Amino acid sequence: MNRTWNQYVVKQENKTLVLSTIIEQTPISRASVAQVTGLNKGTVSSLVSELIDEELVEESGPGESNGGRRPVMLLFNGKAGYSLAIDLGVDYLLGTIIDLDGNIFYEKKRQLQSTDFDVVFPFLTDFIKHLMAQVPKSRYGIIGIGVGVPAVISNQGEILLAPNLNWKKIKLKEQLEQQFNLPIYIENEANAGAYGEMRYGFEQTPKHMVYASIGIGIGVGMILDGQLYSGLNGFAGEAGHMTVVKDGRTCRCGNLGCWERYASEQALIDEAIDRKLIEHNQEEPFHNLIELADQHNQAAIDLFKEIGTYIGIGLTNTINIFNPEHVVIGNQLIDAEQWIAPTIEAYINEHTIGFHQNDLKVSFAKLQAYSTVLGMAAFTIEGFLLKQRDA
Amino acid sequence: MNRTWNQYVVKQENKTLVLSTIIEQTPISRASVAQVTGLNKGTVSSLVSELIDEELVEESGPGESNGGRRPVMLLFNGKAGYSLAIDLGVDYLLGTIIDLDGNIFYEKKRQLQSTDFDVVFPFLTDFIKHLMAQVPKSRYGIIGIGVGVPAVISNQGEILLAPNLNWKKIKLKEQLEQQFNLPIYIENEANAGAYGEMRYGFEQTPKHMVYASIGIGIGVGMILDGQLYSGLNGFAGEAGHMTVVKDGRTCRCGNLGCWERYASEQALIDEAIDRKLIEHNQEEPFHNLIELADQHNQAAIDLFKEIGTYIGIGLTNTINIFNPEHVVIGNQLIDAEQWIAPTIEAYINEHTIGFHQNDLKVSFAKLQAYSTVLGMAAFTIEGFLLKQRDA
DNA sequence: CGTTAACTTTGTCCATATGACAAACAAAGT
DNA sequence: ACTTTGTTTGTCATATGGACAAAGTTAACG
Repeated sequence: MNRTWNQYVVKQENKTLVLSTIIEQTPISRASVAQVTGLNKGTVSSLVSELIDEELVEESGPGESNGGRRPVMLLFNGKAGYSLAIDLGVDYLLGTIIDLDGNIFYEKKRQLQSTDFDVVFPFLTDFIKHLMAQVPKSRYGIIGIGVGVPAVISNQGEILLAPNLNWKKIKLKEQLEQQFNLPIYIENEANAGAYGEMRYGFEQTPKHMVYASIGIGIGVGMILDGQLYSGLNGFAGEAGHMTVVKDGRTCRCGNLGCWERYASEQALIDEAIDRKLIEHNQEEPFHNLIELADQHNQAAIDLFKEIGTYIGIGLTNTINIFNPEHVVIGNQLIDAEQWIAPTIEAYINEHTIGFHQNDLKVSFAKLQAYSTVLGMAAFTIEGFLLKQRDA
Repeated sequence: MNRTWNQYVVKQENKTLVLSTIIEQTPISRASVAQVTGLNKGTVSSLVSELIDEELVEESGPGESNGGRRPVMLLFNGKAGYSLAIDLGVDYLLGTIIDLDGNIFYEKKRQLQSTDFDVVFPFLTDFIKHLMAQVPKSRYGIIGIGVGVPAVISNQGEILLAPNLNWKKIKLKEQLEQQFNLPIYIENEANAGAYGEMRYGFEQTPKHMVYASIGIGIGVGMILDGQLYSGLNGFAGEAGHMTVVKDGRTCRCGNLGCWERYASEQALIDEAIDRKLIEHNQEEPFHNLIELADQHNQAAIDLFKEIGTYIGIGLTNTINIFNPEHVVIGNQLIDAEQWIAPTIEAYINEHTIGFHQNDLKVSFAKLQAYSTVLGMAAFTIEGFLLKQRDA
């Protein structure tokens, strides 16, 4: 059964159009909404009054006159509900409460002692209960829970494989749905980061964006035509396993010469140990390396440059394939920005095909450590607004 | 100004829904269309009668009864108009007249003696005039001209760079529009091939498909979510220039170790000359190599295997990034299918991350030499039907 | 400087048109 | 007598355009 178009759909679409206009351009008057959207003034009026009934939109005081009657300004009510967004890392949980505007209302980080799922899961549900207790009263309360995981996740929300956590085939979504009667969203950490950066990291939302999450491994989130692209089964973006060196180093994926064996935090640390820059089993090896570079240790600086070059190789490949507007680098590695950024930029400028360079911008994650949680929040918020519309 | 939804849009959308249902499932009755689309019987009836007025749909005789009144079968009228689709190669022009059903009504190939644009352009317009003379009478006549070019083409239809033709910044679309008062479509040859294969090469239209056009160079056309993805400026898909061997062979793009320096027809020929399998300046070196392999020449067979491995490397990279449903290999290299296919398949099976393999299919272009023209025809046909709808 | 009239902008209300839908109905079969 | 197909008719939801009221601004005039 295909989707048919009738008057109800028309209304739904127009209502979301009005709402998203208000969200994007808040504060805005009814008259401006009509002009921006192209809808009739009367139509806007009636849709807005419904949105006000639903407490998704509020009237603030009158605005500046434009040579006539003063407009009544409309605001999106970001406090109508809250999303719980969690970044599940290899050794930590970052939990946040985020309002509909994308503001972080509350945050808390807890360390994980084990990656064993039977230990992590109760810890996670306990953490969620803690977060739920902190959510302020509001019309819609908690609108959903989103969890970003460093894992390959199917379109159905099942964790297929999380190599760094040693998880396999875990139905996290189902399990959380059973515990909490709320909409649950599970996504790959890089995809969530990409979405977060697109939604909240730019003045002008980019149409095509590639987000490279470089941590222990490398994952890539792709925004194409303003939407997250996740492939046939939901596991696109395993760019970390593209071959950049034929017959190169073995990778845990079974392949040889994978990008993430040359350009990830893990690759950096492995090389640093090999070159005796740091000790085996040292704590915080990554930040120690940054410190070394800060202290003008040439070997450390050179190592960062090498890693930067490899990052550049992989990014250049994706740029040549995608012709994106923006390339954003996120996750752990942003802490070493000053030591790798110049190399990456130089490599890309020298090696991408000429046309790409005009409009291409390469930058580091503006949301820093919050890319993932904000992305997960955006997923839950959009799901909520869609459900709201259909009701 | 955003797109607003009103009753007119609803009608347009429903009308295209009805039409595409008829196209896809022809012959089909009004009642079945209603059931398949979910639209009301009356709605379908009135929309169909408009489509019949526009001669896009015809009634054929009565069909088989299903236990009641016999249905009137509806057919899409593929002869309501014709598209001129041209494959502009490095040394040939393949011109076709294609009806709205995607059937090739007429075809003609002409060799090009020079790649100089000032020579090619008059030759092309002359060729188009010849084709126009062969088009049969029909309600809508020639609905548009589509030209597939091995070049980087902007979203505005300008040829930015065609390395193998030695063209740069040529406004082919504008020039053809001036000569012929018809809708003109210019696209990259790989993009057109991808589109053609998606539309006419499958029983079930794939959602996500990667088409690798492997000829002198390598271009990649991507179908994501059923649509051609062309990137911010229209020049996505330059995957031929991804680095597969760090510090490898120099490429004409200025980079080192590009995929197409190892996996293209040109790479094959260069290697063959190096290994003295064929002479320099020989005619048809590619097909001579195939003949050598056919004659059990082990060196030639090994060379094909090597090239196959490199093709596998690049395809594996794209698979890991895109998680597509299908990978299709097209252009010249399909002639060597029997000598490279096993190697490519073996490499992919061994090296893509496990999840991809379940639903992934790798095949060679079913439309063979017609992928590009059929893709260009599909572009013009879809453009025509859209314009028809809006009228 | 104050007053007033003319014009503008904003937002609501109402009549109208459109197109989908449901149901009744006719036609043509099993 | 029942089923399936296709048309017709009346109803309903919703966007639209224009009229209108409310609340300003601008500029001319005394």
